[in-house]
Amino acid sequence: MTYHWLQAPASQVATTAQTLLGWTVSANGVSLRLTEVEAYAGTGEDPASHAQRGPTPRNEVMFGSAGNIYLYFVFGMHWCMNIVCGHEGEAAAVLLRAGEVTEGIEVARERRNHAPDSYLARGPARLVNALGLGRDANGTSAVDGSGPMLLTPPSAAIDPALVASGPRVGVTAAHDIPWRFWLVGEPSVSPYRRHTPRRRPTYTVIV
DNA sequence: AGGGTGATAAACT
DNA sequence: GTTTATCACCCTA
Repeated sequence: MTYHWLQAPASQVATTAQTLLGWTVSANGVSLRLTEVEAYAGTGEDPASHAQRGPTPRNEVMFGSAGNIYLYFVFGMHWCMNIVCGHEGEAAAVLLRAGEVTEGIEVARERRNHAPDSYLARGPARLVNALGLGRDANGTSAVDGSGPMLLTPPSAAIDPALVASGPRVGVTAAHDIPWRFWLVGEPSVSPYRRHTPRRRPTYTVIV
């Protein structure tokens, strides 16, 4: 299965991101309905994008086929997942930030150490955790059934009036670009936090 | 409700 | 050597 809208040009990734709201992702016995996403554009187009400076070993998946999964490792312990968008050779992706668990909630609770239900997939790393995904899934397809995850459409179209937007979470660059999209009123949507610059550890030499 | 902080590793300058 | 598309936990209210 291919979804033509996923292959819209990288410059339209914000629209693609909004389209993904309400879709279901299923992997390893857990399904969840996407409630919050963020768009990231390609080389030279988006200072906050991993692809801003061109291809590297980490981001090469972003330049591949739309519908593939780009997983990256952050802060030494977390995985975050994107759906690759745009034409082959362009880099654009949608970060999956939050979802509502619709199937396999017992499995998800187990994987998430029995956190409250609204926290099972609230935040990109928690979402990946709930789905039981990791390094192995990087570069696999989320649309043709050949990989561990499958993306499926909602039964009814999402009401555009329920879609809100704002600045992306945790990014230091491009605060003025409102490319975070979420469904209004969903308990699983992570609250916006301004990026707090981490005070780097300083040491005073005691004489 | 919200702010501060430690954990911990790869990518990048 | 510095930064990072985060989370859990602990603190003050």
